Amino acid sequence: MGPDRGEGVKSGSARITDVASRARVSPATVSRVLNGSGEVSPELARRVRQAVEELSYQPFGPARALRRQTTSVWAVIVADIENPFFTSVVRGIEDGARQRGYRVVLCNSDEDLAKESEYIDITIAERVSGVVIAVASTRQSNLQPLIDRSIPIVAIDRRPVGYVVDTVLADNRLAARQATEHLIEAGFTSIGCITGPRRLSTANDRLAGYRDALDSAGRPVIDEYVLREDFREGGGYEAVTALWSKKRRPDALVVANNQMTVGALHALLDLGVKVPAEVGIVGFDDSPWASLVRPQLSVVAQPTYEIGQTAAELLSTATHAGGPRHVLLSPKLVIRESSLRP
Amino acid sequence: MGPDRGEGVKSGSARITDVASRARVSPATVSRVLNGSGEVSPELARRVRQAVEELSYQPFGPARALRRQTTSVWAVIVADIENPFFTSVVRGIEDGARQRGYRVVLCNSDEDLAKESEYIDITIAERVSGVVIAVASTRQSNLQPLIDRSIPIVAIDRRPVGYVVDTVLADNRLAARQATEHLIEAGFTSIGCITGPRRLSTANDRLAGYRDALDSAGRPVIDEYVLREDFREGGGYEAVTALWSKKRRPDALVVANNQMTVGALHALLDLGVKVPAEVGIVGFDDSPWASLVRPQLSVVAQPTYEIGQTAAELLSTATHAGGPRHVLLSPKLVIRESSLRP
DNA sequence: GTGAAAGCGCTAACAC
DNA sequence: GTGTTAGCGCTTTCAC
Repeated sequence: MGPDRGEGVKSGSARITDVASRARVSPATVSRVLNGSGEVSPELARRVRQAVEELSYQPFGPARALRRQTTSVWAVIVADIENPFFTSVVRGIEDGARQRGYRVVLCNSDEDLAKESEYIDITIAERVSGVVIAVASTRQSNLQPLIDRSIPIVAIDRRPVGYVVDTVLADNRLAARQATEHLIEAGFTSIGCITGPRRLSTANDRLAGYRDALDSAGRPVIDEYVLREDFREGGGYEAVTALWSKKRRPDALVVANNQMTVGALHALLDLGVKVPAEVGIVGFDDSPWASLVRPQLSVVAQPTYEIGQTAAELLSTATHAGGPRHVLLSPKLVIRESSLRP
Repeated sequence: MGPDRGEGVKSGSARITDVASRARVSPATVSRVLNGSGEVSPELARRVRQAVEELSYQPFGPARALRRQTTSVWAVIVADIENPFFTSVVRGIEDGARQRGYRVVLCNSDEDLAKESEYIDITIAERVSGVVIAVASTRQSNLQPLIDRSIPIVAIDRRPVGYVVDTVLADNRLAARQATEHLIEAGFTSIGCITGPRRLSTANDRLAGYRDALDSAGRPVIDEYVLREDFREGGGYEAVTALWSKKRRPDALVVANNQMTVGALHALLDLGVKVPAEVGIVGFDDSPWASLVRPQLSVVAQPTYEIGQTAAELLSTATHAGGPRHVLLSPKLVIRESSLRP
């Protein structure tokens, strides 16, 4: 009798040779049928498909990757998987990838350069055929290992400095400018800005847009009204607390990140500062609850899903010819109550 | 000269034989050093490590997986990556996995049985060594392919029916019961429940808990106050709209899902129904903005991160001996304003 | 303690 | 059209 290798039994995993012998063909023919490479007679193809079915055969990924020296997998490395901005972008990437026959594995660098670097190594070791990345740091993230190995890269949300890579992001500078101009038009006179750390282009671009608006309006930028904190809820809380610990305070704020906006609102609530009566607010990124808070929150929305889709498109058409492509998508100002003087 | 195979150059990828020849040892020795298998003399080990460094060598994952017939990767299949509940759970799994030397790849089934099945197939093809899954359907999700291949499974949040697998979830029945009892104590007299589709144990368990509370209090369950909708924002909106299209309306609601809660609040806003004066609300899952909305939202919070960590622990200690392990974690009622009679 | 050699499952080059 | 065969990069006997 000998050991049962699992013919007809659903346990264990069939190999291509099992399928071949059951279909009375060679492994090569099985491979041809499964991959649509080369012509195979209908009869043999039928037998192969039947055997595949009967054995519930699935090609063994690693063996295939070893032979082909590549995979149809993309890695998506995001800085914070708990940030709804990124999860929405990921949805866009995912849908774009599926349409093009790629699978996506998602990695969370947690805004940590070490973790990021680890994931980049894994990405290389696994021979993924492309990487979409929101870098942990505009200047310090190390993309060189990917570039050395010619793995196509699309950077999203944050612009890596010193690398020639495709990028897809919202026009952050314009977004912050629009937010600030709106507050100026609404009649606020001393507008502050809470932005993120210097290591993130997003934070810097938004700060620049804020300055643009003040400059154009002939308003001075008051340094003590410009704060940098972590792009986290706590950062927004800290910033407002610091601002209100002083005598001179702004009468409006541009908060350059969604999670910071939540923190800022909490701090204002705790301090008993009325929005928008005492301070006007424009936040970043729209969310389902923005119109549920009181006052309803005005925001600059980014086209998250579209950023993801565009990234997928760029990655699928990556080439070494031509310069890098930079896509800048338009933000949208959503005016609600928090930015309107009563 | 011949073609440069990349000695010292950072392009291309070095193989184990490159490292071996540079270190003047055999591939076997390199492998032993890298994997800590077998004893290697300090001198050779040093040479190997130096060569690895110089060539920035990284073992090729697929080759290793082919040889070993397994990987140190877990797949996490969640039903909705845009739901903060799941992303928070994922963080817990991820941290637990890293501590134990596993990597995690995240897949989003999008509440879709076909996508889920596709990801399960991939999971098998890639020989991941474990799966954490929030099934798309309690009864219809097909875990058999994983079980046939003896791949350890931990189900989270939703209990698959008909499979012997470890599970980790919040005590949903108790959670809903607590929410309902709280509303009863707060003086509400006709309490409705908006829950999810029958295919999700989570929806059914929460409905059961709601009924438990009414039964214990000697209150009748009014069928027309019990609605099932999709566990999405739109579902909550629809449910409230339907409820308020009738003459007889509840004076309080238990909304059995976070996203539905947002939708329900929007609908009440649109209808001009005052919370909690006209209707009391308890939602599910806490969130950073719950205390920012007006009135502040009362919720039953689930220990999300802990669910993830526990799942990682179970997966890492999975064994075929002993029955399945079922971990039920305690929910926590967070009382704010939306559930208190004015 | 170290190296030689076989072989994991698959695909592609080549022979028929 | 189809089969035979070599070999992808690694780990693991086995022999020394």
